[in-house]
Amino acid sequence: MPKFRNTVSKGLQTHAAILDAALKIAIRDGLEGLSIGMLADAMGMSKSGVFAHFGSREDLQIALIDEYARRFMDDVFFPALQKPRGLPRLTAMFENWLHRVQTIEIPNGCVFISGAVEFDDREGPVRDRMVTVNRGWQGEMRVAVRQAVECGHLRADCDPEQLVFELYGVMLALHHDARLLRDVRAVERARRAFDRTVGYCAVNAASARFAGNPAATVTA
Amino acid sequence: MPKFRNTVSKGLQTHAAILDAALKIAIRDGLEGLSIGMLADAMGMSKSGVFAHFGSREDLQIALIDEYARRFMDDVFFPALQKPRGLPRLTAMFENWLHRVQTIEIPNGCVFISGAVEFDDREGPVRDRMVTVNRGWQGEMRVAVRQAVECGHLRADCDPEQLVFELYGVMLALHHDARLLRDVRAVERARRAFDRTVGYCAVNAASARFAGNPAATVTA
DNA sequence: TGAGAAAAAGCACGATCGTTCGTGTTAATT
DNA sequence: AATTAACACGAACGATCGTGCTTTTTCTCA
Repeated sequence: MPKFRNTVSKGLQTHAAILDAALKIAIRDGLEGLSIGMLADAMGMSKSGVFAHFGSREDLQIALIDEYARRFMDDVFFPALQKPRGLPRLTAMFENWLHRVQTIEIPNGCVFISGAVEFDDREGPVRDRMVTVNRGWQGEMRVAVRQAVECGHLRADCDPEQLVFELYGVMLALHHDARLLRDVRAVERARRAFDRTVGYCAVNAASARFAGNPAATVTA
Repeated sequence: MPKFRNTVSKGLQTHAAILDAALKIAIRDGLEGLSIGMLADAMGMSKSGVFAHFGSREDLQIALIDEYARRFMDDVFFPALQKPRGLPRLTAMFENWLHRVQTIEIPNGCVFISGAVEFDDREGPVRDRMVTVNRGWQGEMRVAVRQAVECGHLRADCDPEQLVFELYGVMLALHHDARLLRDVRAVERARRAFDRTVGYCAVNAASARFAGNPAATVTA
């Protein structure tokens, strides 16, 4: 009569296994494209058996968002904290992100992006969670930019929100060109875009692999 | 016995009306979110009546992509052709785009973006059409950039594909932040991003409303 | 090992999906 | 005005959707 689970019970295991299988599907077909029927097939379980683990489809979607966000942060954000504050950490975040996009998201998809498009004009808790995790990640990036300013790596008048906006756009364009248009050069363009965008704000341009633009000698 | 329609027959009228109503739905719910049932309800028609106008759901989706692309180009691309070649035309294209995004796409949605996410890992004619119209628009932008180089407005070593990549990213970020995060400052950030991105390649920086970055004085 | 809870299956439900078919109604052409 | 093609409808198809119930199996701990 296990009223309190003091060990990793069978239920929690399958719960995690379902979440894992569901992520694979949701990453490809989106959160709305995922159905409990196909999830049950993928798990070799009955629909009701799968369903019982989540109170509703909505709760499953929310759980998926959380799980995806956790993995994303584990791959991209937390490892970057090893790097010293400022530009090194910001660059590491971008490189980790780029690596994850190349190895995982381009071949499979990205819940952040597909979810954003699916739920951007729909009300409800799923959308709210989507917004929350997105704000969380963008917030961490802004912090990294702000630290880079404090460290003297980026210019004092650098607007963190503007920079994060542009970096996020670079990643969105990368996803778009690499996945829809299947352009293999998208990754290299994203890297160049990062260098240019960050280099624009850099105090010492060379510190951000700034490619250099002689014509950018402007005093206006 | 109208074998050849020499006038605007009833069928063509409703065909256009259905397309119009379908576009409203597809813009909000995506091409996959659009169902013939809800479309019939919106039209006050029967499902089969609506369905008969398009051989299949796929054909309807393709027709929607074409119709959306036509309107997009009418709003954004063709009016810009009035402007002289080079930076003025390129800037006009961006401003027209921005205007359309503000007035239409942010409140309602964008088929290019939602469709790209929905069909980026699905094979078939719908995806193919999506790719085609997207390549078409990006191609026109590249042409505009190339002309700006030829006119001497942009530097000779400016890579059109790189610039278009970054500009597209700006628009994707704008959609993301404005629609998902409901950030009203996204539009102004997009404009700043355009100025910075294009200004980076500009021969005369001021000609692109370049905001100026003293630290960008780099000769590397 | 046996009591009892937890997990999974089984079954069914109302809805909606895209699609087909046959039949009537409307509109355009002779 | 008669004819004929175009148009729209209603019904129904098999599938699948998410979600409840009830029953059976499986696991857990005393």
